[in-house]
Amino acid sequence: MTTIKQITRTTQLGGLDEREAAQLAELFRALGDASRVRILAALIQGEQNVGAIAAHVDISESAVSHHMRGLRQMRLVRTDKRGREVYYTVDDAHVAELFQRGLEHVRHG
Amino acid sequence: MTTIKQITRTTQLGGLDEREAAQLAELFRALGDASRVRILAALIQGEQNVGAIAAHVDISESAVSHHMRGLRQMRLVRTDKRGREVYYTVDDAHVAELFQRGLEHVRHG
DNA sequence: ATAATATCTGAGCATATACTCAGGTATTCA
DNA sequence: TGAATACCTGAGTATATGCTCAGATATTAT
Repeated sequence: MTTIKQITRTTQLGGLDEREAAQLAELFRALGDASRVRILAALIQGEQNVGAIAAHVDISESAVSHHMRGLRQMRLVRTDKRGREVYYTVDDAHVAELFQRGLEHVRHG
Repeated sequence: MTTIKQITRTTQLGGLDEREAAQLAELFRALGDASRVRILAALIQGEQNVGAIAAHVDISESAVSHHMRGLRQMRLVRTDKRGREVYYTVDDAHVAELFQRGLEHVRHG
């Protein structure tokens, strides 16, 4: 079955220009690392500071910090500095949606 | 130091275990390249053979072939060989959904 | 003030990636 | 058969990526 919604969506996607393709690739690339996936999965549960994230994902705080810069630049997370700690949260509901769609593919693939 | 608690907590990750995190990352990485994004955007509109894809994305047929191998392995595309041509289609409706969610983020981010 | 804590940053290194090039395989047609 | 076409493959190369390490910055505590 093909719905109007699907046709509309397909049409939009077909009209992807080069700039948007590059941006979309950049977004997916930001999600294309196991450490960052685990960081974001953790943040979906609730905000955490760098130390907590590092403990959770079991990589150094420096490595976390490097990852967070990229995620911030992609507007996937946002910061809330309280005292000397920096709390991160997912910036956007789309992140959880992307994860859900991705998991559906992975689990049914 | 890695404790049992960390391992346990890490394993849960809100329903996302380490193996799934790695698979999810692998999936997103497969989408994390502008050429592949454009290839998939083209295929969402309908099947195309390698030559047509190469012309559309403006990279060599060899480069396309290399990309298609990865996309096939990720089960993002499917092949239909007719004569000496190989027609590719997107394997899964989730691909278009992922693109749509990604675009929403990129356009509204 | 100094010390301690939390995070960030840049350099360096090992590995991964995307492409080109040359050649290989499979299929069609003269 | 042989040539032409369509696609695939492996090697090589330039660039990108993820991590560690050492140290910088910012904030809090003594």
